Amino acid sequence: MRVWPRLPYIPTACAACPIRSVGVCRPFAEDRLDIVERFKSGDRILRAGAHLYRDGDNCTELYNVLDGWIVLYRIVESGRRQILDFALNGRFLGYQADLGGPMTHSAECLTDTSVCVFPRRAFASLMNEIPPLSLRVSELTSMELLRAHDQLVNVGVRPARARIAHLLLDLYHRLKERGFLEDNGEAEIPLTQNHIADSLGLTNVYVSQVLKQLREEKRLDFRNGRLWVSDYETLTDLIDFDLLRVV
Amino acid sequence: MRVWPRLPYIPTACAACPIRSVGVCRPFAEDRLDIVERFKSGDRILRAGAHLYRDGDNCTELYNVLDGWIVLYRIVESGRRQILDFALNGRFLGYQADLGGPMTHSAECLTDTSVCVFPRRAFASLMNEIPPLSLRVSELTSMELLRAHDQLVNVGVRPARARIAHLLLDLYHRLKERGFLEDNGEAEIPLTQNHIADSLGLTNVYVSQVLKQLREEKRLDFRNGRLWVSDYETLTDLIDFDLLRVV
DNA sequence: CGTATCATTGACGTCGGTCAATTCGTGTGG
DNA sequence: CCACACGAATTGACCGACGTCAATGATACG
Repeated sequence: MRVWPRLPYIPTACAACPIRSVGVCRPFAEDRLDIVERFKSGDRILRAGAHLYRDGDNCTELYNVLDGWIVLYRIVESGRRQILDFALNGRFLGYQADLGGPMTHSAECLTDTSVCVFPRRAFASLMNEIPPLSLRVSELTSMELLRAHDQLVNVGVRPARARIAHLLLDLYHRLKERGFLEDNGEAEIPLTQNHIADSLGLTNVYVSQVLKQLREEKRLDFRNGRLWVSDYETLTDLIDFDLLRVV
Repeated sequence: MRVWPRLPYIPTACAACPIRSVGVCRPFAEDRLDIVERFKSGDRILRAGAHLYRDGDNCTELYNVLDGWIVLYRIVESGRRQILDFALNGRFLGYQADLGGPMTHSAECLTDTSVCVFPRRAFASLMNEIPPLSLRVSELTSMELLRAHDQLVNVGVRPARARIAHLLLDLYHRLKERGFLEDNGEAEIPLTQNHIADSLGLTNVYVSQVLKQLREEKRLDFRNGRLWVSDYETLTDLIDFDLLRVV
């Protein structure tokens, strides 16, 4: 497992939480944060390669991603893996309709990662006590649904080139929105070609070939976990529509 | 457009609502249904082929599907269509994170359909007034998310045969759960082979060939909108895992 | 160094797409 | 009742995007 150099965010108090304005806690006003601080179980740092939870687990927690990359995936009996999404900071992980039931996918850290942990059992009642929180959860969930639909469209109807371009540009855009681009405009994306393949229903071999094409055409250059993008305008023929609706 | 013979459900009062126990209104006790009745805009019957809303619309309503089949899809610039899901009775349609924003997919009736209509603008505040309603919405949304993930896995990692078998068995199972199977155990499924193809990222031609195979092997027989299924046990090698988590 | 992971490259094979013709089924109108 | 239209399904010939297999490099780590 390659180790990515960036150090994870060090957890602090809710008042200084870096994702308060974008995460599930947005409904809590400054002077109501004590509710959250009493409720939360604490913060945690995980190393790259660690799992937050696995498909089938009876997970007892919920997670706010403070920093790091997490891959959500499922493995079918044939052994093939389908990556469902890549979670970045601000994502609320582990919520599902049946809070008592087993997880329906796995979540593995791609980088060192820090999360804020909520206890799972009490969460439904907290939602009932604090209506804006439920509202926020349903907002976030439907944003995830939108992302899932985007991915489904990508995998379902687009040829390999466009799929790859879409995935990379989506990630690029999300990092840009967060101000995570580097000074030279490149993006650090800690994925292997295998991740791209498993995300898009392709093979690593073919991904390698397509990436080489795109590189030679000077449109995208993804290598060693860094993405260089020529220009949105130049890429409009690659990506046949407007992606990038949810960050 | 082929017209499907079944007559749509005729709307009645909330107390007699056929989907109360499974839909978004589940949190409302018998004696609180007046809240919903004051809130709802009314019921509506749509003919097969009609659209509930289209991608990009600034829709002003939300819909509870009382009866009928509705296909949710998106069309990309290349002209190809990706079907996201088939909605049956009980489904709550139109909710998304940005209730003021444009719809992110289209919804077209496959059969004559009846829906219960909510006004869109006031819905967020109703959710805030009635915490269990928000909770219910987030439950339903995450069930949709689970379905989207299932579909993504299906399209991403399975060969055509298994995709088709999965889709049909999923539909079969959903109808069975609802008690919609016919006396002989067959299921009425108002899809064309084109729908199947657009749902799975295949072509109608290839779907036709695979259906023929399955028919000759006496495992599935889907023809003229009716599905006959040999037996779950016999099909376990077709469907390489446990589907059927959300109805 | 030896090992492991990741990426690259080439030869070859196939699953599923494209194109086009034909058939089938059903509803419609004379 | 037949002729026709139209969408849906079927079939066959052909093809290409993408997968499989296998060998080789590159890079990092203990």
